[in-house]
Parts: sequence; structure tokens; C-alpha cells
Amino acid sequence: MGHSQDSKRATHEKVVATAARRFRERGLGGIGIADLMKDVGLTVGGFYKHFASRGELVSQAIEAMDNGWDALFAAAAERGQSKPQLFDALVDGYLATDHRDHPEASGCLFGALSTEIGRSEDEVRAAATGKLQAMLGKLTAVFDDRRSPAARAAAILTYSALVGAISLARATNDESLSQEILATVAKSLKRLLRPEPKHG
Amino acid sequence: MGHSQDSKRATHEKVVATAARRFRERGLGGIGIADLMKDVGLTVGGFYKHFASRGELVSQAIEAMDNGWDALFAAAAERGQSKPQLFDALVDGYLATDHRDHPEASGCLFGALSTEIGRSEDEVRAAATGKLQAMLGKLTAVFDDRRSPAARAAAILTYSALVGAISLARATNDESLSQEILATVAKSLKRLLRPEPKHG
DNA sequence: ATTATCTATAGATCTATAGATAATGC
DNA sequence: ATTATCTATAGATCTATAGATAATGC
Repeated sequence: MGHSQDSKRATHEKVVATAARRFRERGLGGIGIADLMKDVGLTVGGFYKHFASRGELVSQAIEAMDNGWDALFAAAAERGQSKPQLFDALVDGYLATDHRDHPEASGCLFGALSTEIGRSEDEVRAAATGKLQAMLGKLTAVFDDRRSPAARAAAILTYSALVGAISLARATNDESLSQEILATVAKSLKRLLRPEPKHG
Repeated sequence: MGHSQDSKRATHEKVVATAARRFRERGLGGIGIADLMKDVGLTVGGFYKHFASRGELVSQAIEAMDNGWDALFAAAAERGQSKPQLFDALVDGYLATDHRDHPEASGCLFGALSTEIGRSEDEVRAAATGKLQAMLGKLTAVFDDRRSPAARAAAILTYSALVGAISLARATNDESLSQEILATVAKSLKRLLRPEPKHG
């Protein structure tokens, strides 16, 4: 039994990370506190030394959800990819069958949880707002370094279409319809919204 | 206490209609069977004479959810509206603040429930698939009577963007961001995807 | 002395069923 | 006789807390 400040911090992070996985996999109400602590290798009693309430855990888990875009941005920077190439990578990665089937593994929090977040308490929606603004900011930069209104609009439409498409692709049990949605939205976004290569 | 076949049918429909409202308002797990029956004016014990399980109720409630598009199509036909006008009415109606704030009142089932449906049992996702195909079919006809591949693609992109936009607009607690999403996606869809008026 | 974690449980759910009651419908 | 609805409850959750235990950290 570890009880140090360091081990407490490690426990806290492990609980949040496990919750971030499980919530995306099963929904915000899909795992109870006892089962979650068990997954981490602990028991239920210690939970409230870490969180004032279940809602606080949900908020922190949302803040900890990484949709994998940072990795794509970093890879693009490293490889010297152009904006259009990065845009394609973002769209294709988001609308991949692998992302559809594994929301828990660095899957987008809105694709996995948007409708439940919409009905959650203010604290949770505030955490989601931070993530949403961050994601729109990154995406806006893909369209235009100067972040013009047109770039912002393109980012908002792109992100809405991505979130809607993966949500619908998961909501149907018809595999061919699901694939049609993913492929069609990827192709259409690339045709209509792919940014122009830089001049010079 | 009514016990006739007719009154049973009326009860059944009332339970399904009430569930369709409550599920969109509070989520698929947001109301229990006892509370639902109470809302209808009955008690919990009769529920299982109507449904084999809770899941069966969820499926039937999804089938009963009407997103109000039929009314818009009928109004367009009556008023002799053109395809572009109907498209604008569909987009603006969907992305209206009123729709965002009242999912229970003829609100779109995917905008309200998509991420929860995606984690539901097959029976529920099958019911959702029927609604999705029907909606895509209607929307495709707005782009092209002959239902070309391009029209189908436009319908899928439009619907994905609508569902994503309203889901995100509800997920944030930042009113100005929420309004920005609704207005931006409406404007962008109309600019990029509004169908051409018929020639002749 | 403090506290991170443990075991155990109170109290509030929720789904589903059992058995009683009172109406329908042959 | 059948059955739609009722009251009541079994059994399985789930959140949160109480009190014990064993480690940290002054």
C-alpha cells in the first residue's frame, strides 16, 4: 500500500486516464466508481480523497481526453508536410474505421460523447468547451496562419461534419451505410474544403 | 381503469410517445420505467404487458421520433417552394436556437442521442438505421430528383454537418461559441451545398 | 499526527416479476 | 376465462460515507 504524495498523484492520474478510456468506450454513465477503481487496482473507498464528486471526475477525464491530433500536427511538422497534406491526414485519420471502432483509444471526445455532454452539468460542459475551442483553434490554423474569419468558418464546418459523420457511422448497425458515411464525408470535405498550398 | 384492446393500444402509443420525448430530453437512460409510466398516468406494473424489455421500448421510441422534416416538406409542396428554398428552410430550421434548446419537441433523434445510440444494443441501432436511411433519402431528393451519387453525397455531408453542429452547440456552455457554430454551419452549408434552381 | 487506502454499508436508485383486482369479451 | 392495470417487492445496481488500518512525514 503506497501512501506518499507522489503515489497519490500517480493514483489520481491513473484514475483519470482510466476514466477517460472507459467513458469514451461505454458512455459517461457506463462505468461506476467501484468498477473504475477496481480497474485501476484499488478499491472504492479511496475515491473521494481524490474527487469531491463523480462530476469532478467526469470533468477531469474530459480534460484528459486527447484525440490524437497533436500527434498528427507534430508528425506533419517533422516531415515538412504541407497544409493540404495535413488537412487530408486529419480528415482521413478521423474518419477511419479504426477510429470508429475504438473510441476509447485516443478517440475524439465529441464523436464519442457529444450528446451526453450536452445534457451534463455546467462544470462538465465548461471542460468540454475548453477542449472544443482548442481543437477549433488548431484546425483554423490548418486553413490559414492568420486565422481569418473564413479559416475559422472552414474549421467549424469541417469539425461539425467530422463529429456528425463518426456519430452517425457508429449509430447504424448497417456496415455498408456506415462505410458510405465515412468515405463520402472524407471525400466531400477534401473536395470542398482542402486548403490551397502556400504560394512560395 | 380501462382494459379494452382499444385502450391498451392508446396506452401503448402514449407510453412510446412520452418515452420519445423524455429520451431526447434526458438521454436514453435518463428516465426509468416507473417514472415514465407515472408521466403517462399509470403505474410500473403494467409496463411488461406492453414491452418485452426496456430495450424494446427504446427501439419503438426511436421509431416514433419525428424530426419535423415531413412538416417542412409538406409546407414546401403546398407553398410551391423551390428546392433551394426548401434546402434553406431545412438547414435554418435544424440549426435554430429553438431546436438546440428543445430536443424533446420534434427534435432530431441523432442530434439528441447519436452517441448513446452508437453504444446501444443491435435492436436499437437497427431502428436508428431505418430512421437514418429515411432521412437521407428525403434529403437526397432535395438535391436531385433522380437521386444521383452527387445528390446522395451532398445529403450525407449536409446531414453529418447538421448533426455535428447541433451536438457541439449543445455540448458547450459558452453561448457565443454555441451561436457561432449554428450560424457558421448554416451559412457555410448554404454557400457550398444549396442546390441550383430547376431550369424551366 | 496525518492521510491514502481498505472493508463495509446506508440509502437511493432501477429493471423485472409476483400476485391481486377489476374490467373486457367470448 | 382472459387480461390490463394495480400494489408490492426481490435483486441488482450505484453514489457517497463511516470507521479501521498502515504508511508517510513532521
